[in-house]
Amino acid sequence: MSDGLVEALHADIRAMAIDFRLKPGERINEVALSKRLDASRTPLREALNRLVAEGFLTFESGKGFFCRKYSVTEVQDLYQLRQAIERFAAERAVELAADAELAELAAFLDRTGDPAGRSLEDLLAFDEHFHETIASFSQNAEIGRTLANVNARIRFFRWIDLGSRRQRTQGEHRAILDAIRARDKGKAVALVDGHIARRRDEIAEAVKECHARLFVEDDFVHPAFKTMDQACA
Amino acid sequence: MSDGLVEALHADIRAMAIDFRLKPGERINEVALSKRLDASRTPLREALNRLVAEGFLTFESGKGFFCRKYSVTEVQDLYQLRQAIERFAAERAVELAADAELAELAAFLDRTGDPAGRSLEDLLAFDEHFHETIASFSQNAEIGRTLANVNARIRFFRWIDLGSRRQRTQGEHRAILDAIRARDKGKAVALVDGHIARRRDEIAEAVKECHARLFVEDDFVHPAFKTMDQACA
DNA sequence: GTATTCAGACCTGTATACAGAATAAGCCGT
DNA sequence: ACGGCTTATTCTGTATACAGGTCTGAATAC
Repeated sequence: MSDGLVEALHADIRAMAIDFRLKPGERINEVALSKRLDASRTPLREALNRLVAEGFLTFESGKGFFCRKYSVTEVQDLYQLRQAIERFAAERAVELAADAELAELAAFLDRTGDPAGRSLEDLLAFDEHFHETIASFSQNAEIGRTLANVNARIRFFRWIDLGSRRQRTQGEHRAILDAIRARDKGKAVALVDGHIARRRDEIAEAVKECHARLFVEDDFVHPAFKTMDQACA
Repeated sequence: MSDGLVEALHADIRAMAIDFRLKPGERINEVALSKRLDASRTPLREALNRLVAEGFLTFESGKGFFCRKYSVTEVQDLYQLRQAIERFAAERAVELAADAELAELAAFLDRTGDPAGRSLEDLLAFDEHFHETIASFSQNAEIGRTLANVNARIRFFRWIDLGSRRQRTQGEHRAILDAIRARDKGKAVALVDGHIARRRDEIAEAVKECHARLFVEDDFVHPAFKTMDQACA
């Protein structure tokens, strides 16, 4: 019996939902997708059901599965949830992170800080790694799990957003880390807040741009998002 | 074609996981459960997969589905995640909640405040309703969805915990609401923090008591948790 | 030209069958 | 009596079949 087929399908389809190879609102044809992924509909549907529970897809009884459509409000909701979680994580990091761990993260920023010559995909991987490392300092698996889920769901919008923030990002990360190293809880939280919060019009712009790329641009190549280890190379 | 069978199964099994009719760590026999719920294994497994993604169950390839086992740390993690979310929601409620909405919530507290003669299940429903109403003031669906999930997963422990907090709860709720009505953000957040935070030994006590009820007490009757409308009656 | 209806194709929802792994039971040797 | 091995049983993982919705599109009426 093949080991972990549902998990593999889940990972594949999740990636497709994240980079919108499955277009927002698009219906998923189970037979076609199962052929493409070389499995039958039974494990495929199990994976799809997981993705519904995780918020990547929607399901309508009798109609089937659809890639989730994101309104400006929904993207904003996710940014805010991220803000709520990271605020808490920053506070906990101030209390719990070891000096050595923080020094290592500082070295990481030194290593990856210069945005020159980096692809957006690399920069995004570095960015998420920074934030998820801080989240890991909270020593709370649920915080990490939830943050990873939220980050994945807004990854495409952040990828667009990052274009106009390349310069600011590094400095802000450095400032956040310095505040944590100085064990200054209030400052750390305030900096995280300022770093993550987006005005509604900024989000609206990203969503508009997203739609333009996906539905107007006719030869759009989907970004190849990377995990940290893939980006290091 | 019956409409929404997977959703129905999901709701049923979710309820079983919440009140631990499925014991922590227990393996789920798919054939037996599918007979009991009068469906075949296919939709049953789809529902189980959703519950895995939501954190109620675990899955081991080749072994099957298991009800999730909660360590003290894991319960604490969930309490903290709840704290992170409710802090944020309280801030937003201060900014966004209409006076009329807040007055209505105050009336609710008046109506349900006296713990005398109420079952623990009713009090817990009232309690969650209060918190989820405040979360709804944040006008953020993801906040609401995530909070509902976290609350469900720690419901059993809160049910145990509530026994020793009957008296404090009402007053603390009242104070939180007053702070929001006074549009005092700092005070509201501080009060929410104090209301939700638990010391590790308090959580350890609840987990211990939970195990005692489930595995030692031989004729334990599982609580019949209620939604708000069921509790009103 | 536009709206409507009906037929056909397509697709989903669920049950069931079957292969193979995991677990339990039985047996034997010590 | 107890531990290890072998066998039998149980249960999971996946494919497939089929019943009934749902959607598409052509033909018809206006």
